[in-house]
Amino acid sequence: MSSRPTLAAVAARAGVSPSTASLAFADSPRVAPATRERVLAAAAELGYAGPDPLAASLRRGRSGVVGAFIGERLLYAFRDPVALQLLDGISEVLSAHDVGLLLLAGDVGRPSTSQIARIPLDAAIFATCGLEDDPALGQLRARGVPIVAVEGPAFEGVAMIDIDDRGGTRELARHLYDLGHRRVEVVAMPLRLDGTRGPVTPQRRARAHYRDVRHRIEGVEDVFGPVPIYETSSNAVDEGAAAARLLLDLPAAQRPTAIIAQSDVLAAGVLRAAAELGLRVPDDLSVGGFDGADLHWLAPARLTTVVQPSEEKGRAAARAAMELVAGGDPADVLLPVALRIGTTSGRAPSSDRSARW
Amino acid sequence: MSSRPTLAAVAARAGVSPSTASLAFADSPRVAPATRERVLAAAAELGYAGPDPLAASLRRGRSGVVGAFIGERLLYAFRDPVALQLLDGISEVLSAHDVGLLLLAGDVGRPSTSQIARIPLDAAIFATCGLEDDPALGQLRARGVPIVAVEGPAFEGVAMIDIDDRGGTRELARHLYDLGHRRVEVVAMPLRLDGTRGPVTPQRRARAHYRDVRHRIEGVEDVFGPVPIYETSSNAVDEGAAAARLLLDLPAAQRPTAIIAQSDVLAAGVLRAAAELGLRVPDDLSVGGFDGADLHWLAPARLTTVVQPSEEKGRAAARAAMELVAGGDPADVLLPVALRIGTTSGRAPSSDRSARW
DNA sequence: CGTGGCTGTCGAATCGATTCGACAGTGAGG
DNA sequence: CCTCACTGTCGAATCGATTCGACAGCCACG
Repeated sequence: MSSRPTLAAVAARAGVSPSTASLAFADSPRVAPATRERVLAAAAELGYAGPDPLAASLRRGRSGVVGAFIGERLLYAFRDPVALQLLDGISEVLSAHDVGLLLLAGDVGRPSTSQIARIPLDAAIFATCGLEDDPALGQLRARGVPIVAVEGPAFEGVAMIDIDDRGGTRELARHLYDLGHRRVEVVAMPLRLDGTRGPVTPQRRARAHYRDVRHRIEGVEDVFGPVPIYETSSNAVDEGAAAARLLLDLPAAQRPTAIIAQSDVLAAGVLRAAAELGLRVPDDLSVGGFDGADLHWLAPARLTTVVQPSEEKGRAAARAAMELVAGGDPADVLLPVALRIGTTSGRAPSSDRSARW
Repeated sequence: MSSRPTLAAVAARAGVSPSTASLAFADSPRVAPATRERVLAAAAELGYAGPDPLAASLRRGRSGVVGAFIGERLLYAFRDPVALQLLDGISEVLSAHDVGLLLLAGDVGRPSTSQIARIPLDAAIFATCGLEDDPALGQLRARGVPIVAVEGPAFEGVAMIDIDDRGGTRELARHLYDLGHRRVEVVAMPLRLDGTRGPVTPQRRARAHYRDVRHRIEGVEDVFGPVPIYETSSNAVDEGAAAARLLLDLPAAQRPTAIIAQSDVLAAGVLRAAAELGLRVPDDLSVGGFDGADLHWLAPARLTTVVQPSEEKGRAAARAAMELVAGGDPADVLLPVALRIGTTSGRAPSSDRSARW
């Protein structure tokens, strides 16, 4: 009664060897049906619930757990609908493999390295955080844990899942250009997680941590050349609104006629600020986003945005992880994006056609 | 070069026994500083990243992983800000213990039992799902995995974390009663996860799966007696709006003067539907919620709601889990809630004072 | 100089399974 | 009747650490 029964106890009771009992639980075809029954019956009598996952894991060399690095506190990270979809995609694939999804949330000043040392991981997915200077990266590599990077930087031996951030933004920028916009401004997601917000200097930009952020800037520049960039300190609606209030509270002639937000969440903030300032969208201001998130509370407006397959991105990441665990060498993935034109983009105000900064 | 070095290899290289090497990595005071250095140096030379978590787990009998049962797909579950805060609280405490948080998301028709059998869990927290008929419950108990239930039903040997759902709703109901409301209606969260929506019959109610839902109904009845209840199929804004459209699209004399939504998310939907129908809040309709979530996009309205300490609930659950893992017997927790009066509740329309259904 | 008490290191048992190769038994085919 | 090919069961090695009690050596004190 003290401790749980072991496989050996069950085997003894069923009158077979432990190896046979193990085979029985593994549903191996090499064990006779009658024997299996006997083992299962013995297990039932003893209240044995199946092989201990820990022991099995040790023997197999796999824990059945894949870690997803979130980088921020869950609370903030999941305000971003894209992060959620990503995780949902990951979860879907892992579940199908009976593999668990472990969340590794960053906490301020608390690198997750001590957790990594203690928690058995079969693979790690850098889901929503850059990894260039993450100490966890070194730890994991030293441990031989396979790594998948979602929109992370290329590293040797790290599987990459990417989307066409640059091409997508370029398409969006082109769309706005064709509508006559010449004074555009970018509201960017954080370049690093250090609480900074404000206009982005070249120095700052050179130290950008996140790959997607950089690429989404480059896409705009492909069309417009250098444009002012305003960095937010967090990918949140309020941040987008705060940024836009600064950028838009100017005489019409100095105001941008279009704002390209690097995410739908930021774009939502921009729309809110515009409304507060009495600007009509898209008559006075066009707004573009990125993600294709379903922001129900924007209705009836439909955001012009670049749709990315967030869930598929998650699925691809999880598939790559499973392949790595199995010893394979998954190819890098580049997923396509598509411009979706909504009701928040329109012709530039006529007085502004072809005017530049 | 083929496989990772083991502790034994490091010990050999350092010229000590494996036991001493183990002590060195555990930072035991019983090992001489010089020896520790030697071991660490040997480890560095061999590229040994520390003891294998799996082997350590087996020996210790703990995996360092706690599972949180989510019940729904992540995508839907985390649309609920309360679920997020709860998880954030859990994550915070677990991190502090270097314990990992594993997400067990339910998928339609896919009980997570097969995952449970394969993944080593030190404890399980039923975070956002009832557990009465959950097959996972039996599995876990058979395995001897300690269980914490957040607002779940009382079970022997299961630690309970609860909030005063009934008392809180009662206070809210009292507030509305005092404002003269007599025709109130409840928009309820799902009683079970089976996609049902519509008026709640006594039969349906008797089969309610979720404890908090039941208690939040009882709180209203404590003040108003039996009231009509409309069940939604999911705790989402759209669902709240859909329900409210049905309840409110009536002549003023038949319409409820107040709607008590069982969550802030549902309440947000109710507000939206009211706006669509041209009803002024709180002049024509008062709306109350539950949770105290920050729904920024409701601004400038401030929802009258019952504030619950969601993060603390998560922290308490995680603390209970850690205590159970350590062999303790944590006391059940009942957290207080508080009515927060906002701008969505006001006096009942005068013609309706004291009129009843 | 003998002995008691510390400090630091080591042996060996243990955690609970998986799995490979060996082997016994059985039925069929020559 | 002998042998070959299966089928099903078993032994034993292994996965990689942790931990308790034993023990050796050293210093200090009597």
